[in-house]
Amino acid sequence: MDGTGAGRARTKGSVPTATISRLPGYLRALATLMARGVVTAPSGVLAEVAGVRPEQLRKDLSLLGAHGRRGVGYDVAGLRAELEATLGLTRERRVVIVGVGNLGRALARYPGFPDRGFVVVGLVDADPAVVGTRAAGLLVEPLERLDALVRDQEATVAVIATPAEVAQDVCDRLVRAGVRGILSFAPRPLQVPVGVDLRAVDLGSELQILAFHDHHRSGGGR
Amino acid sequence: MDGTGAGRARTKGSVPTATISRLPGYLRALATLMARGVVTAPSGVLAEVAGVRPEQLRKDLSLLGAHGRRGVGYDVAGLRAELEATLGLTRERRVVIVGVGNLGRALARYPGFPDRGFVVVGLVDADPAVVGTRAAGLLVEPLERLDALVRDQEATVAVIATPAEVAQDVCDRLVRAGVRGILSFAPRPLQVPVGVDLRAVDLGSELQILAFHDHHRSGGGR
DNA sequence: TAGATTGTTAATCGATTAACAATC
DNA sequence: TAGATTGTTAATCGATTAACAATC
Repeated sequence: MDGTGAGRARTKGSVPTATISRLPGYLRALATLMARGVVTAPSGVLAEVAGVRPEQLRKDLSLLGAHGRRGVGYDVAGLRAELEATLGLTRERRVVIVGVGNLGRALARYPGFPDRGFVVVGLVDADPAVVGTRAAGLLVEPLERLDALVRDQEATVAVIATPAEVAQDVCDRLVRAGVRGILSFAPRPLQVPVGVDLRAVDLGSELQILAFHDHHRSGGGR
Repeated sequence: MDGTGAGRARTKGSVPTATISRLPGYLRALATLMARGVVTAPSGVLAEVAGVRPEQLRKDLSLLGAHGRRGVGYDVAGLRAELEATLGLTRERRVVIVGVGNLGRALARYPGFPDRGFVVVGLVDADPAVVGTRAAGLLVEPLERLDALVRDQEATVAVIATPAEVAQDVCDRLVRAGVRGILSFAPRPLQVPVGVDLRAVDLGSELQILAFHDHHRSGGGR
């Protein structure tokens, strides 16, 4: 019951964030199944490969408006194309990486990015010793060039791999340059305006959380 | 009301995972405040620096059994020590990294690890061309040495930075060797037995989630 | 048709936010 | 004491799980 609709249950804009965060996993599972030559799969099989429960997968897909066939399952290739369209992966995304230290350099070469439709089009660093060097086939440019680079290369996504101290400043610049999504590895909370999407990965925190569970000897039984 | 207790509200074991995942952020905020010479801070200030709401911070701390002073706030140094004890950071944690490609190498050198009490004590790779090379002052050892390395070095935590295909096998070996926490960067869901803690970071998925929001033009207003 | 599996509604669970009495 | 701020309870919200009628 959504009152608004004339009939075409669109769902757009109302997809829960938890659902969205599982879509890349579903996509990967579908790719795996396709590679195995599987044409049709019931929710149980798909969920197993994706590492979730069948009910959750069905619920997520129904929230998206994707459909399977009762008594049969889901069309693997069809669903994959549908999810790719939902995630906007039909268009190539252009990425700028700011901070070309060990981590930034590793990310520039990370094969998982091109594999999933992301092209690194620019590298930026504040250190004069790093500027002018090459990484992953790209010339590292100075911080002053950030704005021009984002615009010229039409980058819509950026990765922040700088020290924490400068991360907010870099973030502000990226937003001003028109970037719409930011993935930050800086161990510090960042502020972005509404309309810009920020995701943060804090590697040190991840280890500390593991330490907590270790420390408290989780689980008694097997 | 927990029925069990005689009086000493211990809370141990019943801390929500959402709360635990925020503790490293609180710890960072406290370190920042201490560096600024702040001795006492109310929840509003602490929460602001940590990037959360004051009510949530107070709730989290109360679930942990940490206490502030009404009308005054929290003792920065004291709370920090308390959280470090809760997270088990009083003891140094020893980490093995499996997979010494670009990402593994970057993680081996990542300053955020030693900064937070983690020491990388071993590097392992399956590629004969990589074995025997040095990274971050450590010799890369072959996969066969994994078990002995974990035991000899008393590593309790491991990082998986291998290709997806071998990740589950590496994971199984790590578990057998006695590792209690695993941080995986492999783009594939992994299975671990109860009692072992697994956290997974999938860099490609993070970008795809950003792409979704970009694609669907989030937020209308400012 | 009979069997299988979806799509959806309802029930449960967990986490966040709000409100305020306790108390420093 | 008066003012400020905690600690906790209650209300809300969102997400997961269960159950099952619809239907291929």
